Amino acid sequence: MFEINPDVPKDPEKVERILVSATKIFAKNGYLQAKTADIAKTAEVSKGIVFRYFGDKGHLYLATVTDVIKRLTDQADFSVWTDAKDLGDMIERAVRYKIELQLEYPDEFRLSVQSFGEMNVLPAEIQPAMRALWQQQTTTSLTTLEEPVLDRMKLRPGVDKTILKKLLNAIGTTAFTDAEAFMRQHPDAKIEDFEPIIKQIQAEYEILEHGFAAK
Amino acid sequence: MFEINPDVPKDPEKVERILVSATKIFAKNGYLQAKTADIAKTAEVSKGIVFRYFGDKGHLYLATVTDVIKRLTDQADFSVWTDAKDLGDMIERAVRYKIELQLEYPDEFRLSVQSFGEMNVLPAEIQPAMRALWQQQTTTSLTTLEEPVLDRMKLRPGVDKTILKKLLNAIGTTAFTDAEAFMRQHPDAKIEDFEPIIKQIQAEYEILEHGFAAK
Amino acid sequence: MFEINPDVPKDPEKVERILVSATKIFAKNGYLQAKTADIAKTAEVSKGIVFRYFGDKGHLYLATVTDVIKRLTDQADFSVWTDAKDLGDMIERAVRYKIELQLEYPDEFRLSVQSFGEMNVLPAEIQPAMRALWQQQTTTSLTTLEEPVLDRMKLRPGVDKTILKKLLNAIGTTAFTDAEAFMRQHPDAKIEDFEPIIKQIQAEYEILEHGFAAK
Amino acid sequence: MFEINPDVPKDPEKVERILVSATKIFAKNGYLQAKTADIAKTAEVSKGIVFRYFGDKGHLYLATVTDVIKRLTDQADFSVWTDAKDLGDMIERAVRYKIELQLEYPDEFRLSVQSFGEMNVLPAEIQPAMRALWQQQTTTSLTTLEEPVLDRMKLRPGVDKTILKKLLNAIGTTAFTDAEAFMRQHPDAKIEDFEPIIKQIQAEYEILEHGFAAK
DNA sequence: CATGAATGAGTTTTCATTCAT
DNA sequence: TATGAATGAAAACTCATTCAT
Repeated sequence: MFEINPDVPKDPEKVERILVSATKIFAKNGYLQAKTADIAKTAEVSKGIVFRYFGDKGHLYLATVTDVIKRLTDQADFSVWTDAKDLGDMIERAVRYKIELQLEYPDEFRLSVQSFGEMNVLPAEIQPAMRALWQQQTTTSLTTLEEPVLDRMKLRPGVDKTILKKLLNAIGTTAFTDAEAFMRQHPDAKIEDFEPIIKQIQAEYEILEHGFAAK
Repeated sequence: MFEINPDVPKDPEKVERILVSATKIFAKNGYLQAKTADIAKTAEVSKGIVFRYFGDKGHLYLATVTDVIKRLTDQADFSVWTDAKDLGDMIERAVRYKIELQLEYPDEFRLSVQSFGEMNVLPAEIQPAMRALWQQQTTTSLTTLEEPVLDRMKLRPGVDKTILKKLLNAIGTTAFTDAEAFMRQHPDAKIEDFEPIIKQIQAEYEILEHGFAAK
Repeated sequence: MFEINPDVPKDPEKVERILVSATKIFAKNGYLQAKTADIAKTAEVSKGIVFRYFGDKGHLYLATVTDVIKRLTDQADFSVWTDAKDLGDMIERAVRYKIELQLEYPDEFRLSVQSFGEMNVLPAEIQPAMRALWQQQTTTSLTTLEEPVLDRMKLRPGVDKTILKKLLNAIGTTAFTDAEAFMRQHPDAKIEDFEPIIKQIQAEYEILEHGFAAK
Repeated sequence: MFEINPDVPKDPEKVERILVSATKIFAKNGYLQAKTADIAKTAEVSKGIVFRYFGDKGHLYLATVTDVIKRLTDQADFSVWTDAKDLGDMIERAVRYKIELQLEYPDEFRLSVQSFGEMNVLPAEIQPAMRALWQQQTTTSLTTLEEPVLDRMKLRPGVDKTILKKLLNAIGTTAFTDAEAFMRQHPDAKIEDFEPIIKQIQAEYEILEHGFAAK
C-alpha cells in the first residue's frame, strides 16, 4: 500500500482525524485554497504534525485522495445489486446505493471527482502518482461496480464493451453532478428526495439499453 | 446581456483585448493561478484598467467565461450538419465540426469546460452567477448544436427528449476531454489526426441510437 | 555594473534606503538571521518592494555587499597616504585613515569582512557571484591601498611580493578585528581612542619591514 | 573549567558522543544551520538528553567549542618541533605537524576557526563566554605551540613579543584557510599534497624573521 | 481617465524546545 | 531518568488591489 514517511511513527487516531479533516477541506475548497492550518485546526492537531506525518501539502493531498478512494471502494457492497433479479431492478438498486453512499460520504465523493479535474494545479512532483491513481481508479472502482452485470448481459453484435463502459461512466458522472447540485441546495436531503434523479438515471440507462430510435 | 460596471465608459478595443487575454490565461492556468498582472500585460493595458472595467478578478472571470460561451455559440455554424442527409452523416459532420472548433479555439473550449469544475474555488459572490450561466449553457450552447436534428427525428415512444439531450451532452463532454488530452500530447495535431476519436464517438452515438441490448 | 531586475523601475531614494538598511541589518545579524521584514521596516518601505526590487533575500544580500564594497572603494582617498614622504609616516597615515573609515562606516566594514566568512551559508545560486566579487575585491580594494607603496619600495632579494601582500592583508585583518572589538566595547569611541591600535599596527609593520631576528 | 548544568548527572559516554557529533555538525553547517535533531541522532542519544545535559543549542555550541579547543590543545605534541636543531627546521616541523593535525581533525580545526566568525550570530547570552574563550585561546593554544621557540630566540631590540605572536597567529590563520580550501577541493589529500602551502608559510616566516626591506 | 509602483495580508514550512509517558 | 512526539512561533515570498501622479 501507499505509505507516507515510513520512518515517522504515527498516532493512528491523529492520522484518521487529519485525513478526515483534509478530505472535508480539500473537497470544499480545492487544493489551492485549502489551508494546511485549517486542516490541522479542524483535525485538532498542530500544524507541525501534519507536515511531520505527510511531508508537505502535496503529499497530504495525495494521501487524502488515495485514502478516500480506498474508503469508497472498500465500502462498496456489490452484493446490494449484483444479486438483483432483472436488469431494471439491478440498475435501480445500484443507483440508489450510490446515492446513499454519496449522501453518507459527500466529501469523499466530491473530492474523488474533483481530484481528477485538479490534477494540473498540483505540484509537478505528485502529478504522476495522482495520474497513476486515477488510471487504476478508472479501471476499477466506479466502473467495476457494473462490470459483473455487463459480463452477464447479452450485447447486441457490434457493440464494443469498452465503448459501452465509457458511456456508463459518463452517465455515472452526470448522476454524481446532479446529486451534488441537489445536495448543495438541500443540505438535509434524505435518500427519498433523490427519487427524481434516480428515475432520470433509470431513464438514461433505458435509452442506453434499447436505443432512442423508433424502430 | 450581462453588463459589468455600467457606469464606466469603456474602450471596446481594450475590453476585447482583455477578454482575449483573460481567456488564454484563465484557460492555461485556472482561476487561482492566473495572475491579473499577466492578463493585463498580455492585453497590453494597465492593471488599473482591468480593475476599473471589471471590478475584480472574480468578475473578470465571470465576464470572460460569459463572453467565451457567447463567442462559441455565435460561432457555431449549424448549417454545417443540419442539412446532412442521414443521421450517420450528420453525427459525423457535427463531431468533426466541433473538433475543428476546438482546434481553432482551444482556449475557449478549455476554459468553457474548466469553468464548470472550477466553480467552487471562485469567490462566493460570483458562484451563483456562474451556476446560472452553466444552467443556461447546458440547455443551449453545446446541445443546441444537435437540437434541430433531434427535433426532426422520430423517437421511440417513452424516450424523454430532455434525458436524451443529457446523454448527448455527456458524450460531448467525454469527446472534449479525449480531444483535449490528445491535443495536449500532440500540440500540432491536425483534424485528420482525430479520426480515432471521431470513430469512437460515432460508436457511442450508435449505441445510443440502437441500444446495447441484444434483441 | 551589476544590475538587479533591470525591468523594474526603481525609486533611487528607496533603493538607497533599502541598501543602507540592509547593510546595517546584515552586518549586525549575518545573512541567516537578518529578517527581510526588518530590513524593509528600517528602510521605511514595504516588504513587497524589497522583493520587487531585489528578487529575493539572496540577491538582496549580493546587491548589498556589492554596493558596500563599491562605496568603500569609491570612498578611499589614496592620496591621503600615497604622497607621504617616508614609509613610517605612510603606514601611520594609512592605518589612521582606515580606522577613520571604519569608524565612519562601521556597518560597511563589518559586512564587507563578514560576507567572506558567510559565503557558504548563502543560497547556492548566489555563491559564485559572491566568490567572484571577493576574488576581485581581494586583488583590488584593500590591498590596493598599499600597492602603490610596495611598488616603490626596494625589496630584499628573494622576497616574493605575492607573499608580502598576503602578510599585509593578514595584518590588515587583525587590525580590523581589533578595531571592531574596541568599537563594540566603546560605541562612542573617537579616532583618538585608537592610538594604541595604531601603534600596534605600526609595530607589526615594523617587524615585517626589518624582521624580528637579531642580526 | 567550564561546567554545564552541574546538577545533572551525566553519562560520560553520552557526553562524549554528543560533543563529537556536535563538533562534526556545527563544523559542517555552522551554528544556525546545524539541527539539534541531527546532532542527537548522530550521537545516538535522544534530543531530550541533549537539552538536559547542555540546556539549549547555544550552550551546547559553547561546550562544543570549548571542548574542541581543549582537545586540540591537549593533543599538541610540542616535542615534535621544540627539539628541532635550527629555526628553519623548527618552523617546517611545526607547520607540517599542524597540517597533519588539521588533516586528522578537520572538524575540530574548522569549528575552532569558524566559531570566531560566527560569534555574532550566537544568542546574545553566550556571546560573552565565547569572546572570553577566544581571548584566552589567542594567548594560549595556537601560538603556544611556538612559544617555547620564541623564548629561546634572540629578538632584535625593540621587537615586542606580544606583537610578534600576533603576527605568527595571523600567519597561522591564513595557513589554516589555505589548507582548508585545499582540503575541500581535494577531500582525500595526503600530507604530501600540502608541500606548496608549507613552502609558502616558510616564505612568510622568512619575511617575518628578516624583514622585507632591502638593507 | 489611465497608469503601474507600492502595499501587506496571507500561506507554507522549519525546528528549537517541551513534557507526557 | 530518558524518550521522541508534539507544538507553534517565526520567516520568505506572492499577488490582488489601491491610489498618487
